[in-house]
Amino acid sequence: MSRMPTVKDVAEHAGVSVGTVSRVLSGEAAVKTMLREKVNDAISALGYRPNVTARALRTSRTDVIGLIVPDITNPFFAQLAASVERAALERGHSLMLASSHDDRGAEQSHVLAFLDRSVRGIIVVASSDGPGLHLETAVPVISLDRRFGAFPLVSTNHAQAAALMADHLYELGHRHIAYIAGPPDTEAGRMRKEGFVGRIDRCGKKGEPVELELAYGKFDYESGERIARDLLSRPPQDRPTAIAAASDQQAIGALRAARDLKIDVPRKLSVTGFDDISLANLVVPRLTTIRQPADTLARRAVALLLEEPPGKADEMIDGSLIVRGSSGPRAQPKAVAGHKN
Amino acid sequence: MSRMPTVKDVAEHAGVSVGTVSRVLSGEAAVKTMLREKVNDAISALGYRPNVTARALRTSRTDVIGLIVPDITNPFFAQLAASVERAALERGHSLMLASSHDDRGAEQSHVLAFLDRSVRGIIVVASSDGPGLHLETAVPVISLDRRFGAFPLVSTNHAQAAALMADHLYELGHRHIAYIAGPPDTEAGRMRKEGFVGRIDRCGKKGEPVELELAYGKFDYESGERIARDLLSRPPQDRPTAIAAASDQQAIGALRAARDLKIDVPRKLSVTGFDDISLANLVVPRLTTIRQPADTLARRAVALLLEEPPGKADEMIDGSLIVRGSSGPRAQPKAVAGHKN
DNA sequence: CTGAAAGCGCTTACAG
DNA sequence: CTGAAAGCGCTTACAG
Repeated sequence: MSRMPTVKDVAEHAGVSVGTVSRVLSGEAAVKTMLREKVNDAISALGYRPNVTARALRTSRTDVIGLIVPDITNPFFAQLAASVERAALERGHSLMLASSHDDRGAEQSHVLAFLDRSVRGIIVVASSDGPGLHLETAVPVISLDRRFGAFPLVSTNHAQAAALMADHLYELGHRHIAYIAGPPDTEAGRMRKEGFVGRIDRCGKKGEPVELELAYGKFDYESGERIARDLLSRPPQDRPTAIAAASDQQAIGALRAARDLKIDVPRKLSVTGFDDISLANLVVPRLTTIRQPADTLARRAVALLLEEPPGKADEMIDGSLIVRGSSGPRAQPKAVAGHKN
Repeated sequence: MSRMPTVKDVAEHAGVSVGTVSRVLSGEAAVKTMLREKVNDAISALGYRPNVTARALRTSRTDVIGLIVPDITNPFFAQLAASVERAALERGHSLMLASSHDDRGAEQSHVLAFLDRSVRGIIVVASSDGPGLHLETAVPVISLDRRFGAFPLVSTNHAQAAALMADHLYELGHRHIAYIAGPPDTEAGRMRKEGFVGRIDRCGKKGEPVELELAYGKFDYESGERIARDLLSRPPQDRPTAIAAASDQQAIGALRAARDLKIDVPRKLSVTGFDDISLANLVVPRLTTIRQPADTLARRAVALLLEEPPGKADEMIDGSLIVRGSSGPRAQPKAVAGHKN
């Protein structure tokens, strides 16, 4: 026959009812060995593949996981998407991808579109936080990396990870540090900043005082470059000796600004990032950063989604410090102007 | 009611039959204005959204486009994926994404999985070419960027674009050039190489002779870095004065090798890429490269897929030369050893 | 343990 | 132009 074989064809070929075929397919219900074998033989003889659409209509459930990211061309989100796809595949699910372009409206309409398709669950890396839609839905939703609405969040422990970097810089002797923060309307931006600032404050109180400057930008290259350029355009004695950025992209932008201004990294200036995108290991000098465990994050997000009932509690996963060439000891001691926050 | 409203609910609310509701929904068939309005009122009153799964089962057609890329963390593929998603969205379709990890088996099983889901069409950026499965399928398949099986290909005119770069380098006075090619088992790798080599040969015959060296690698950073390091480890007079790479990633790797070896780009060495990923404009120095028109490629691929009947002919779209800081005039004339291919 | 049958929510010939 | 009805390919109570 030229059309695709159906359960009915399999049933006829095996001499059983379609119900039995379905039960064999599901693997759940008990079917006598002999019938089971007949059915399996028929399945391979006919090259039968279940029609997932029919199954979905009947059960209102699919094996598709919807993923919404702000921008797939952002290397960290691309990595996250790759990890989510792998994690989904491992558990027999496929991935439907949508980009919100940092637009709340697009985000919401993608959620609705996924719901229309009876996806098994939705993972969203939110564009920015805020009221967040309070859709109560039969379909589980998990926030990944950046909180979406009120849904449970799987993320790196941004504060803990950022504190690691603060310690690193303090230990290297830096006492005038600039922190390039991410957008304050993102939880990740806020947590990283608080983790970093909090730890520097603590270091400053227990040890030598630290002058800390704060600037806010987006998570992108341009923000990092622009802010670093401002910071570094001052006379050398007024410049920070270290710039810690809230993302690798910002840090790479900062690296470029330093390069343009002929400021030697790491001898005159340390620059650090956050994420450990693959590029971090390829820029010159290689970037000291915080590694976000993308695979683990993705796997946990998928696991929470698929649990019965779906996970409800946030999960924080520790990040780790990766020391490379862009951070080093402060060149020479300088007078410290005092502690500013 | 708490369950989702169906056509039946809409029909009752509007006092018509479900067939009429369906006809209004499809917009195709002629329905008298009065009934149409009643139906539309009922739709908004109930907040009705069509069940796409039921529709798919009935018509064995969905509005999902399947996209398979070798690796979503490759910046060029990420850009392509973003463009495909946008193009799909513009035409009312969603995107299902899968990564093949450059594995033919995975690629094939993703195709099958998409087919199982009755996708509207499949776009594949092939892992590498070869026999290619000859599935005849009701579902249209289009190759994007790299040919998949025997399916129509939408791609940059790799040869034309690479020739642009050959001209650029020749005009800058380079007479000893190394070309880092992509994998010869990819059409893109071969076409770019042939376009470049062919044009250099032509320049060499019509003008001054050019010594051209060829090396093959993958399209990734590591290949570029490794090959460039080999090339540049020779005594200065034996080194090429320009390295043209088959991808931006390779070129960025080459940039790093040059930096490590303290070879000034572009004063002592020109380095060029291919793709114009966003990173190309952020490395130091900014990369001279070929821009692949990702948006246009994506839009054409989606258009071919959605045509009735689906497009059957390959489409080549011209790339363009983007001159930035990594290429410059050859520093000083040197003896030319002759022309080698 | 197995079969017969209902039904998921649509679309679309078929009549009228 | 509109309605009644069949049917897409499954799954799952319901009987037995």
